[in-house]
Amino acid sequence: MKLNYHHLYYFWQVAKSGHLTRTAEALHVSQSSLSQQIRQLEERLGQALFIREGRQLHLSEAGRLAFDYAETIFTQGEELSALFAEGGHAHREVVRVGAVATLSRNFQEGFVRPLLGRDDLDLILQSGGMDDLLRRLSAHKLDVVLSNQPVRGDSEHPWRSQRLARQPVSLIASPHLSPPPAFPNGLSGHAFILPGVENATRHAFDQLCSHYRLTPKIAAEVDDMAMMRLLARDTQHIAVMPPVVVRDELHNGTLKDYGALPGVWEEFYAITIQRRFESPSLKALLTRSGESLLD
Amino acid sequence: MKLNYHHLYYFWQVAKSGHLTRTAEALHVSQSSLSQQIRQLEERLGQALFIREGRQLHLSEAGRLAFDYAETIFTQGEELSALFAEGGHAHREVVRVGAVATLSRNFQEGFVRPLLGRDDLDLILQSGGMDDLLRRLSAHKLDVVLSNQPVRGDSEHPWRSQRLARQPVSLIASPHLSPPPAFPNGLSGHAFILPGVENATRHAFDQLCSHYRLTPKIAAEVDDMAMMRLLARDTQHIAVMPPVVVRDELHNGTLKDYGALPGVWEEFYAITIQRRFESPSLKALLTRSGESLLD
DNA sequence: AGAATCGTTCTTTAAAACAGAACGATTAGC
DNA sequence: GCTAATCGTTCTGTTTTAAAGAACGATTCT
Repeated sequence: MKLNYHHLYYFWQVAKSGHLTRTAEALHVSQSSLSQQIRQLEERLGQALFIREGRQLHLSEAGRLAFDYAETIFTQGEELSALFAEGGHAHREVVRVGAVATLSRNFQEGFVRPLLGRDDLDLILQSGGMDDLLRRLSAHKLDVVLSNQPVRGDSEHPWRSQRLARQPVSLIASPHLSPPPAFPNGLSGHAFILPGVENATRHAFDQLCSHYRLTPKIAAEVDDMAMMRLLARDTQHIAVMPPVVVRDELHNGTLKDYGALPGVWEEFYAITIQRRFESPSLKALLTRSGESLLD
Repeated sequence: MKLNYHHLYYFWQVAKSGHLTRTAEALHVSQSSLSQQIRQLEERLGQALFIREGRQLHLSEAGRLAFDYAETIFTQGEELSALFAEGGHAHREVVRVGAVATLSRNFQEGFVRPLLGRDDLDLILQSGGMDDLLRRLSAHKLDVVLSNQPVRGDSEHPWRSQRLARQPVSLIASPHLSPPPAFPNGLSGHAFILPGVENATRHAFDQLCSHYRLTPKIAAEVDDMAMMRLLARDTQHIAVMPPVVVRDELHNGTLKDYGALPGVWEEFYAITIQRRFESPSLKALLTRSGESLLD
């Protein structure tokens, strides 16, 4: 007892216009044919989709429900159809990467780097909030989502979180600080720029402080790594962040790395949907060793 | 030249399993039938969906693309089918309302009030960010979105913004302020709690200040109306907000209304998608006069 | 009242989906 | 390295399904 999509299509078309005869003309079929197949759909679903009032058709509540589904179904179908209609040429390989907007740009770039040189594929790189990206992943609008924390999948959302790399987290600040900060002692008088509380790195940092019975002064909490970089550069506070984010500044002496924090890591995850046919290029990206992502 | 959804369905099933013979058995059709119809789909689309290597089928790049679309299409279809399969009973009317999370709760309640008493329909009330809500509206997961600003629709997103109501915006603060604030003169020494800059009300307020050459001191910028209410109650600053939000506090004397601001309005919009069949209950909601929403 | 419009139903005809057999290619077993 | 088994494709005839046309009933307009 499967759903007949052609019947549903006719129903959708009639529901859109509201008129059976006009729709029949537009579709180049007889009204009788339309009428019968819609009736078959109703029998299949066990409920009336239209309420017949005189010679008018009104959507029933069940019909409204079905119409909503039909709308997304056939909108997708038309999109697909259009895609193949325009591009008579062979389709190029596409890899669509979503990245949490707060993620290090350096890392994102490192991840997609192997694809940049290739002119036989299209790379689509989108950033956004976690919810948004996961939704797009579920809707197959993305192939992979990069995040700094794993996601637990369930039966409804069979997400797979795979750790790509992790890197140490350091105390980063102006090179002219005096006294120079050091961990765990030698932090007094300094204030911190920290990742936001929902960040896993922040959690590890708080635990470390708790272990040493430290209560650091907090100057700012920042989600965005690019933002953190700016603040580290333009204030006299100590930023807790991976050195890779400020690689350039460390190199030219604008900032200084005052040492890694033991046991604190910034981690990177690739979130994908388990599927039968992975893009070979994507698969290659995900099976690389983590080291090459961070240099 | 329309897309054949039955062909697409077969393709989807085969792509999922990767095996033609097994899929044929599972679907209770012959492998020859499957093979032929997939080939017809490929001819229709003008490209090979499978790469035949020996006696194995691998998805081509075009196939991967088509598979993504098929996935959403038939997932929706199965959902629809399941919905009708379980609920042999008649479907009840459903109205799904999305509201921008920062919107006044009183207003939201006023909007849906006519539906609350009715036990012949289900009311679904969701809140979220504007982007998120509009996406759900486009996907037909919502019937209407309530917002404090209109949205410009385009051909791709045929949104319709309809103003439901507008109400004056007042200076709200503790009743014990001295000197009592007044507009436009008599504001010195006071600080303000204002809506965020992307808010239309804030824009109007800024213009008003600019007109009177005022540069008010800003104590806080708050998006959420519920939050603003708390701040107004618990500080000595002046909040710029509609009195209706703090109706209770005004009534019991916790807060005082120091007068409406000329030409500044908080506006409420209902955003819908133009469609042939509106839910009659929703239609009734949208055609009410604005007054009844705010009392 | 009468003509036109619209949706439904019944019957016949055209189109499709389907199954089975033959075929070619690949894989696995001996 | 040969043989048997497996798998997908192609060709044939058969069955099922969709479609068209005519007759009908109901509603709307003039």
